[in-house]
Amino acid sequence: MRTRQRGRGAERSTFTQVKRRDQLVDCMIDAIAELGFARASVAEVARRAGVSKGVVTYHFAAKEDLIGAVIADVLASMREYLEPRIHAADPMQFPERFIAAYVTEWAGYYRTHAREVLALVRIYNGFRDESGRPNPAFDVRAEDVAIAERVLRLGQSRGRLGDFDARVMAALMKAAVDDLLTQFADDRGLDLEAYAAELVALFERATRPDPDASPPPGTGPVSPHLEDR
Amino acid sequence: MRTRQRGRGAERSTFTQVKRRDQLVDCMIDAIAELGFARASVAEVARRAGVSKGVVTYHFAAKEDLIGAVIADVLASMREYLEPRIHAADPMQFPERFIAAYVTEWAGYYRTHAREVLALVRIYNGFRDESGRPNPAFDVRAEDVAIAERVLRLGQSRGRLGDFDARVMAALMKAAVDDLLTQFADDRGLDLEAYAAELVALFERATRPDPDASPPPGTGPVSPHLEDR
Amino acid sequence: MRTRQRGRGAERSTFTQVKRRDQLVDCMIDAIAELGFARASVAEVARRAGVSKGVVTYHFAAKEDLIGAVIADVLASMREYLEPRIHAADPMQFPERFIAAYVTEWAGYYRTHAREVLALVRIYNGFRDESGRPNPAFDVRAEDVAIAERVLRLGQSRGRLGDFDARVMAALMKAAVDDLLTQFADDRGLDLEAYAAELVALFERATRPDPDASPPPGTGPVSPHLEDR
Amino acid sequence: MRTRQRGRGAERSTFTQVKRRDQLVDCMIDAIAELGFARASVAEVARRAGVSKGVVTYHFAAKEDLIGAVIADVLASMREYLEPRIHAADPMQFPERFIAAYVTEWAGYYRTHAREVLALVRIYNGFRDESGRPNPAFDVRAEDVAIAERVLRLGQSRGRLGDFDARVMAALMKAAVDDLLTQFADDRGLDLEAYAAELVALFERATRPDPDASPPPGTGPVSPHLEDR
DNA sequence: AATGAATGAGCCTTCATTCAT
DNA sequence: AATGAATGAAGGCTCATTCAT
Repeated sequence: MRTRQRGRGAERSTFTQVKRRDQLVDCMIDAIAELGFARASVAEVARRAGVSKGVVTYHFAAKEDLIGAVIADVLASMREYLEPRIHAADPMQFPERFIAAYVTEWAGYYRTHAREVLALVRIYNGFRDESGRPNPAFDVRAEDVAIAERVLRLGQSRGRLGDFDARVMAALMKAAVDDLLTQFADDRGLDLEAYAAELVALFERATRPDPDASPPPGTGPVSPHLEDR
Repeated sequence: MRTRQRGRGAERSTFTQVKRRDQLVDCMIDAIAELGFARASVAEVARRAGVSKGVVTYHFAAKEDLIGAVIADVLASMREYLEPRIHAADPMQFPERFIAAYVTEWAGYYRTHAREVLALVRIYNGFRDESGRPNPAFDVRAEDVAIAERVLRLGQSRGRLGDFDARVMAALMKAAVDDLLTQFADDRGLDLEAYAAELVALFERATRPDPDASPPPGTGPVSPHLEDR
Repeated sequence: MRTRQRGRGAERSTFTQVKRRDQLVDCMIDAIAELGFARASVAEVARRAGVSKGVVTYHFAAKEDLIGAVIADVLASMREYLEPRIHAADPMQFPERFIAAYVTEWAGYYRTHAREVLALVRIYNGFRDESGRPNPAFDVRAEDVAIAERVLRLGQSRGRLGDFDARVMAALMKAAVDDLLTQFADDRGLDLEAYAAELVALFERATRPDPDASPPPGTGPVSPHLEDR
Repeated sequence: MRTRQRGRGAERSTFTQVKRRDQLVDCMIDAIAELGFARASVAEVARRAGVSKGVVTYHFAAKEDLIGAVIADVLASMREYLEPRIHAADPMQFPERFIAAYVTEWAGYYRTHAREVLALVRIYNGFRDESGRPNPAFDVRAEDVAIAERVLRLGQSRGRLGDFDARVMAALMKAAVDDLLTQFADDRGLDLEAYAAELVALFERATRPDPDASPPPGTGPVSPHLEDR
C-alpha cells in the first residue's frame, strides 16, 4: 500500500518498487490501447504483468490511482517530448512558425508513442466521475489549447497571421492532431510525416495574413527582414 | 427474440412491436446521453421505459443488438436530416458550396439532435469488442468521409477549389464537426451558428483556389460565369 | 431489485417474493446466531438458502438492507409477543407487578425465540456505521428502557415501590434479561423459568417499599389518585 | 514465530522483544477501542506502531495470537487491579462487604482503564471461531463469577446475607458492571461513582438478610469455624 | 529483527442473460 | 408480449499470511 501514503513524509522508493509500478502503468496503457477503457480491468493488468491481482492493489490502493498514474506519466512524457521541440521553433519571436511546429511535433510524437496517447484519449473519453467531469489531471490539457490560442493571437497582433478566431483555430489544430492519432491507431501504415505536412500547408493557408489588408502600423521594426512564405 | 431472427424469413412486425422497439431505443439513447455508456444498463433502460427487464431481452436478444439499433437509428436520422439539406446546395454543380453546407448543416443537426449524436459518440468511445474494434455499424461513417473527399476532388478538378490533399481535408472537416459536438456537449451554451461560421470561413481560406495558378484548361465552359457568394 | 424500490409506489409483493424474502431473513438470522456477525456473509446466507448469491442481491439491493430487515422483523416479533403479555399485567394500575411481568415474559420469549434475539444482539454489537453509531433501527430499543423507567417511577410515586434510582434499576433489568439470553445461548439446558423466578424475587427485594419509611399520606391498599414528588 | 513456541522450551525473551510485543498489544487495544474489532486490522496495528506489517507477523504468528495476547494482558491487568482491592475488604471475614467492594472497584477500574476493557468487550462480541464460540481465553472469566458465587454463599452461610440464589446474584453483579461499562463507553461523561453507589445500594437491598428469618444457629459475629461446602 | 513484496481467498456488488409462467 | 425470479461471471477491494532478503 504505497500510493495512499504518498506525500506523508520521506518517500523511499525502492528500485524494485519503481520498476513494478512502471510495469503496471505500462500494462494498463497496453490494456486500454488494445481493449478499450471498459475492458481494462485490474485483473487484466495483473494478467498482463504476470502477477496476482493483489500486486496491483499493493502498488495502487485503488484502480483510480493506477489510472491517475497513467495520465500523469503520459502527460509528462508528452511534455518532455514536445516542449523542447516546440520551444526550439521560438514561437514567441516567430509566432507564424508555431503552427508547423505544433502539428509536426505532435505527429512525431505519435510515431513513437501512439500507444500512450491512445490510452490517454480513451481514458478521457471513458472515465468520468459521478458528476460527469473528466479526471482533474486533464485540466492541464485544456491549458494547452489556451496556450496555443495565445500564441496565435500574438501572431495576429504582430500581423504575421491573418484575421481568424484564435480560439476556433486552436481548437481545430488540436482536433486535427487528435484525429490524426485516431487514424494512425486504425492504420499503422499511415505516413505521419506526409499527413502532417498536408495539415501544416492547410493551416498555413487558413492563417495566412490577408494580402489586401494593410499590416498593422509599427510591425516592421520587430523583425524587418522576415518574410513568411 | 426478434432482432436475431432478422432477415431469416417472413418477419411479421406488429405495430405494437415496432413502437416498443423504438421506445426502448429511445430510452437507451437518453440513458447513454445522460449517464454515459458505462452506466446505461439494460435495467436502466427498462426502468426508463417503465417495463420489466425481460421486455428488453424480448425485443433485443442481446444488449449489443440494442446498441446496434441505436447506432443504426441515429445514423439513419443523421442521413435523413443531412442528405436533403446538403443536396440542396447542389454540390455536384457547385462543389465549392459543399464545405459551407457540410459544416453548417452538421451544426444545425447538433442543435436539434444533440442527445442522439452524443449517445452515438459515447457508444463509439465506450464500446469495443474483445479485439478492441468499435461496433461494425460504424463502418458506414468512413463512407461519409470518402464521399466528402470525392466532392472536394470534383471541386478541384473544376478549378473551384485549390490544390490540397482532398483526403486530409475531408478528414479534417469531419474532425472539426466532431470536435464541435464534443465542445457543445460540455457547454450547451456554445453558439453553434457562430462557431460553424468561423469554421466555414476557415475552411474556405484553406480551400480557395490559388490566385497565381492558371485555371485548369477547359474548366471555363462548365461554369464560366459562376460567382460564389 | 425490490427493496430499493420500496415505498416508491404501489408495492406488489408476490407470495413467492415474500416467501423468499422471509427465507433469506431467516437464513441470515441463523447465520448470525451460529457463526457470529462477522462471518455472516451474503454468500453464507445464499448457501444456507440453497440459492445463488445473486438471489440475495435480487431481494435486498445491499447487505445492509438484509440486516435492516432482520432487525425490523425481530423487533416486530418481540413487540408482538411482549406487548400484549406485559400489558395484561396492567402496569399502569399495578406498577409493582411490572417487574415480574417484564422479566418473566422476556424469559418466555427467549425460550421460543433465542435464535432471533441472539442475532439481534450480535448485530447490535457487531454493526456500527463509520461514525460508530449502531443501526438507527435500534433507537426503538433505547425507548424500551425509558418506558420501563417511567413505569418504575410511577410505582414509586404511588408508594408501591421503594426509593431507588429508576434509571439505574431499569437499566439493570434490561442488563439482567440480556445476560440471561447470553447464558441461555451458551447453555440451552438452562431452566429459564427458574432463573426468571429468581430474578423476579431479587428485583422485588430491591424495589420493595422501605418498611421503616412512613407511607405517603393517604396511600391505602389502592390509591389510584395519588400525586407524588 | 515466538508466540506459537510459548512453553515449548527454553524461551529467550530479549528485552527488546518483550517491549515490542507489548507495544503491539497496546496498539491493538487502541485500534479495537477506537475503530471497533472489525476495522482493527494487522495493517492498522503496524501503522500505529510505526513499523511494517511483517513485524506483527514476526511477533505473533497469527492475528489470533495477537488477539489472544490482548485478552490475556487485559485480564491480567484487571486481576492486578482488582484482586488486592477486593481482598482489602476481607471478604472471607466480612462477606457482606464483598458486593460493595466488587461493584465499586470495577467502576474504579473502568474509570482508569476504559480503553482496555472496551477492547476486551469488543473482542468478545466480535470474535467467534468457525463454530461460533468465543476465544477460549475468555473461559477464565467464568471463573470470576464462580468465585463471587462462593463468596456470596459464604455470606449466606454466616447469616450475613439473605436467602437468594447465589449463582443468579453473582451473574447479575457481573451483568451489572458489564452494562455499566457499555453505558460508560457510549457516554464518557457518565458519573461512575454515583452509578456504582446506586448499584451497591440496590444489591444490598436485594441481599440483605431477611429480618423475619431466624439466624442460623451458632452464627456469631465472627464465625471462624464455618465450613462452606 | 525487520522489511517489502507478493499471494490468494473472500467480500459485496453489478449486470447481462436465461427461463418458466 | 411481458414478467418475475434466478443465475453466474466479473469487477474492485480488503486482508491475513508467506517469504526472500
